[in-house]
Amino acid sequence: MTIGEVSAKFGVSEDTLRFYEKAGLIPPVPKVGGKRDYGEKELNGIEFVMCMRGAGLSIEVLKEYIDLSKQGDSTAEQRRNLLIRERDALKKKLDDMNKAYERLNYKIEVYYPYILNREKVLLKGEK
Amino acid sequence: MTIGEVSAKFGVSEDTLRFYEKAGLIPPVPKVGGKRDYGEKELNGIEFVMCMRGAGLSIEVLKEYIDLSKQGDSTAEQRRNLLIRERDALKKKLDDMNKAYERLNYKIEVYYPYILNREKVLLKGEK
DNA sequence: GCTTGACTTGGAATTAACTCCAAGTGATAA
DNA sequence: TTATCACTTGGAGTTAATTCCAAGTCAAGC
Repeated sequence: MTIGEVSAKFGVSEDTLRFYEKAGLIPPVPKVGGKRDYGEKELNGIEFVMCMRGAGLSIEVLKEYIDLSKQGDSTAEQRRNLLIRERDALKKKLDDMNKAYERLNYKIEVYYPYILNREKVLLKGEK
Repeated sequence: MTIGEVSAKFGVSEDTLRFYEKAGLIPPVPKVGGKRDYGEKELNGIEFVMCMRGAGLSIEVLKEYIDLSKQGDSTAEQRRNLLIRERDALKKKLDDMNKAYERLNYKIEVYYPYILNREKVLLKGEK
């Protein structure tokens, strides 16, 4: 799979894919005729990275996790602890975002309908 | 209330509070003897801004919303539409983040316990 | 009146995460 | 074999959101 195809598949720029590779978030992609040729392993890696980036995990943390993975089973507990930290931070963010979401919904569904209706009534000259 | 107290109350730096004010996210805070003196109106504004910033709304969007608010009821519908856009984007992000959250949880609760247990068994020399 | 220390200002510097660029290479089509 | 065109590289530039800084001001305690 070429970088262009991967870019389209995941909705991420080619520059970003090369950037992730250089940063060590994806193992070096094998080249065929000087061009990157993404295989299943690479695609799985990218999918994981994209998912975690979408959740707000930093590149630095992902790099740390991937470096530990490369060192084999002996780092499993360290990796698990890292994931626990990130999960807990994510949970907090989710809670905050849910609060904001509810608040936006209230404004959209209750506050503004009230304001807009009041306006309409006023325009019609009703009491 | 002084800027130091507000900073402590909301867990945000004084620099950021002045930055938000300069950016127009908070109405100009009245000064007493040259120092900012935050009242209820300002605190409410800050609370709203902090909540929305925590949900990922950009300063630019918040500024747009606040500028519309200043123009009075005639912009109510525009403001509602803006909030709908932001809410929908937020919803999408929440869905993505929930997926990542579940994935982290699986690794923490299922995958790593399996790996770690296997390790223990191997160390004990058991089958 | 003097010192202390928190506060003020405008503007420069930092940070993370891309995003863009110029110059060069390799494979395919005419 | 020459043109095309997607691809390559390392490095510079951009963006949003702070964060830091230097120089100056003000109020309170001694």
